[in-house]
Amino acid sequence: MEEVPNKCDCEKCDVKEMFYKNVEAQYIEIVCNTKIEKAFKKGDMIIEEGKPIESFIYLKSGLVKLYKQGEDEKGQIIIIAKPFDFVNLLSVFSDTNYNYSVTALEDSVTCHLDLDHIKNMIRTNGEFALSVMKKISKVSDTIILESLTIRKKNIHGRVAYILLFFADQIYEDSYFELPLNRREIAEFIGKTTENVIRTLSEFRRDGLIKIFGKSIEIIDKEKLQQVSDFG
Amino acid sequence: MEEVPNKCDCEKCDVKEMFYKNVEAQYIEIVCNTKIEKAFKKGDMIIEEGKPIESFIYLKSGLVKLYKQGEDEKGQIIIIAKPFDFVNLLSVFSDTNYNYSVTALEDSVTCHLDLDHIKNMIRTNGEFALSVMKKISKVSDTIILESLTIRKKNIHGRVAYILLFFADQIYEDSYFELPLNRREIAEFIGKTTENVIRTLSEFRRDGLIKIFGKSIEIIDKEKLQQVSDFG
DNA sequence: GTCATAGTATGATAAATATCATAATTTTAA
DNA sequence: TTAAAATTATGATATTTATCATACTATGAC
Repeated sequence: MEEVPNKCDCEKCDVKEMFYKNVEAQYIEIVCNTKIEKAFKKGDMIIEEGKPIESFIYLKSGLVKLYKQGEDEKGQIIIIAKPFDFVNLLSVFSDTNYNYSVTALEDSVTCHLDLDHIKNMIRTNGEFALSVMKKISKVSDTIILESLTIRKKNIHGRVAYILLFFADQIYEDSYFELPLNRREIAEFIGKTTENVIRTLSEFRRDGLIKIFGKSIEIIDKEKLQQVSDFG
Repeated sequence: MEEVPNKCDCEKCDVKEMFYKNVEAQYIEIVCNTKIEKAFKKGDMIIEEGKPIESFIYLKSGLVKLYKQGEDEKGQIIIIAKPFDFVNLLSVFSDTNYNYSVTALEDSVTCHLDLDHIKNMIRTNGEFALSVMKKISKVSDTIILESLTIRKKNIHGRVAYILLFFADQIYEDSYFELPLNRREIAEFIGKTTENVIRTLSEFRRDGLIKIFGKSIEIIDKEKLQQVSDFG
């Protein structure tokens, strides 16, 4: 992890947008001056379960996974977050310590804002407060509804869903490199690693996808969508 | 459903507490005067999926289930909410329509506050905004973490978990009447009705519980806890 | 009360998924 | 570069869970 020179230039930053719409210039100045950007390499841990929540973290670039590490064995992936999704929204306002971990799936840059400053801005700026609330609400909704969607599918449906998730929502390309290994996909969809691998092999045999190691090419998207919808 | 005379006397009401701590008397007055209380009978639908979100609803007494109705078949219960948990926090600030339904599991009274008033109060009162945010964050966290907890258990663990959930968190008694039928328990834990019934029968055979129709008595709580923890 | 309906219950069987074993391949580290 | 470790892969088998069939029981409508 490496600290990056400090400048508020995140073009598409939701936080900044909230700021500019709602917050006076002097506050933006304060937040800007105390903000820290950090660069993480693929595989680096950004947030560790149990550690105190000290800042308001925002993903600027890259891709991360939020997950809960099981006592002994395998973890559970809660969500894959891409830039401009908040990273640590879940417990920021309700808890003092993280109850999940966050790790970079690709090289990532995060933006760390002082939590007390953010809280002060919420206190003093109602529109900003509503914006943040909307964002929290949206993120939670997404996690809960996505989880329900996945849970009602069988393994074929779940694997198809994940492939389409990466193709449509993350990479916007029918050819992409999986940011998760097979075990992590299993942890995301709640099935075993072997059965994820088996299902991918079946999809390949059936001509739905091509597999080149970690890279996937979706060949028959319509059929894959059907498997996702009805599986 | 029946409207109840309007008075702000909800003794343990979190919202009121937020108000009194943070909001000037004249605002409380406004909210009080526009608030509507509604009484629902067991089985009544309180919120219907797809309908517009128009108010900020709070559960005053009773017990409700939040659930998603599947297209054709069985639904999925998201959470069982008891008094002083918010009812419609999930999408209030991020969506215009409900994406889940809420039904009374026991006779229940809800408190409906005008959503625009609440938003105005959030705009004009920072401490109140932070309180609401904390509450939203807490509710979402609970749903997400509980869902992860359930998902990693097998059917024995899940049924044991649910029984202990009602005994410990809802009724605080080892003897209680289940507010859900077997099908609904199945919809909550994501298993089939038959297997829920079978598992309950096994628990009875093993002397963990006694079953009297919808009533359950937990006999060997320690063992049931073990099943929940390791199952 | 009686009938229809929903809910509870249990067994038999089928299907889905997990587990165990083993090997090939890829990645990592010395 | 090479050995060790992790990942991917596949088969065989065991286990779990779902599905189907069939009663029995409780509940509500008439």
